[in-house]
Amino acid sequence: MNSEGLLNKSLKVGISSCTTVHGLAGNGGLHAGARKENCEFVATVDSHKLQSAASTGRFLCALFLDDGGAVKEYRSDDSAVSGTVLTKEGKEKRPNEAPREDRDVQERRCDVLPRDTEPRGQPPAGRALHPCASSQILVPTHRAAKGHADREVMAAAALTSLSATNPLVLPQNTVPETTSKGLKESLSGSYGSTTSGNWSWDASDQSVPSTPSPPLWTDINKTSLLLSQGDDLIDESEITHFLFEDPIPRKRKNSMKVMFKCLWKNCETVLSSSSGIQRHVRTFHLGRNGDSEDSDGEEDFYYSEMEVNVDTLSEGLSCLTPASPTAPMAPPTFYKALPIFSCPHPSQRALISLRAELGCTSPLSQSAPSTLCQIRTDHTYQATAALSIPGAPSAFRPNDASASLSWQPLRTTPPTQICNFNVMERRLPFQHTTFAKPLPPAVPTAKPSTGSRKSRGEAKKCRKVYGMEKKDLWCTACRWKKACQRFTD
DNA sequence: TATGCCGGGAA
DNA sequence: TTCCCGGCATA
Repeated sequence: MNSEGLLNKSLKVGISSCTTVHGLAGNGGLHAGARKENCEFVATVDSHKLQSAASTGRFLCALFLDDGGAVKEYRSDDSAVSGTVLTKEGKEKRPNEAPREDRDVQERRCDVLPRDTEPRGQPPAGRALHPCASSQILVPTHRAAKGHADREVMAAAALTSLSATNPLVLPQNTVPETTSKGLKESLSGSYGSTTSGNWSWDASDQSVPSTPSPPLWTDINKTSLLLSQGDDLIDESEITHFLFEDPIPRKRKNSMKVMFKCLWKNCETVLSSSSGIQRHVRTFHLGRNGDSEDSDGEEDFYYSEMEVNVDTLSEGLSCLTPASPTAPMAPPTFYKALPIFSCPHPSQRALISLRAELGCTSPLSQSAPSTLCQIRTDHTYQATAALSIPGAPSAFRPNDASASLSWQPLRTTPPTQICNFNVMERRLPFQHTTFAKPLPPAVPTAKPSTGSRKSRGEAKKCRKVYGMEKKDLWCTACRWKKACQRFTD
């Protein structure tokens, strides 16, 4: 049956979830119909909201129609048929139904999220990737009437087809082997097994779209579960935006990315996720287990959040790349290593160290001349006289309220080439987010301009000095609406 | 609202 | 390369 046709209808879908369903309130696209012990609910999914629902719900299991026509439930950790099997009559069979006590234990286990500290390949035998995934979906017999069973099959097919349309975000190991062959083929090859710490794709793989789709399935599962733990693992504003379909805050092209810098002495590690930096602090500095179950929040004091201008940073990185003058400029590996800029992957804990990328301890501490910090614009209209600042920071000081500086790397680059590294840093109080409201502004303190645009200087410009009447007296830059080169700051 | 100026297009 | 301007950010 055509899946798109299915999507145009309002489907009643049986979805299992092992924990409280987040994001349902206010979502509008997913209406809980029945729910029992946080373990299952029946939802009505509007097709156009299905993706939104997928972003909030826990699609820990899906229903598939096997060869024999029976509906089977698969979980992300399901090898094949360990889940509930529904008969055509709507009754459920539990091949290995555990006693009620055991189920309670398993449900309680759902509160503990499995950390993906292990490689994301095939899980070891006997160990599921998601132990909290429901293996005992409770399907009330009264709703599984004969007529409804087919509709559930349709719903399951719709969900399956949706997942198939996002091959990038569906790891292989979440697909049961008995899933339809086409689905399997669509998934294979486009998502190789990766480790938890490195999220990247093969650039030669043509099947990977250049603009990754929003995360679904297990990514969303992880996201929701992580949030339910109150673990500040991801950019919550992104989640809020993603869940409520807020318009993306309009920014200029030079977008900022929040990075997390370890404040431990002599540690210059900069990671892209708070969870990563927390784990880094725990593991390397506090000497604790990398998992956060035993965390008391102490690691929050050892890292800070900072905003990194992605564009200018990438330029800086590309400048720092030891490329030969004849060789073509290599594309900035920053994007390759940090796909978060285009597709946030919250649970990946992208432990990307800029230090590793640069092959040095710190891009600023070693690349920036210690006594000459040139602050100047790269605009050709502006005066190019370098301004030498005595006492310029010899190393990146993360506790500075803000730092907007440029440096000229000591390498054989044309003198006009400026590596502009714009870093603004702010310390956020630890926040927990509810889905009811969008995030308030992170810090009401004076936030530096979020781009490479300079803040307005004190000096009067040609317009002010001469006025509109004497525009011919303006400098050419002012006449051209460029940065004034006569009255520089 | 005025100003500064970035980014981009046209010549 | 020069010139111009739309549009955004900021005061």
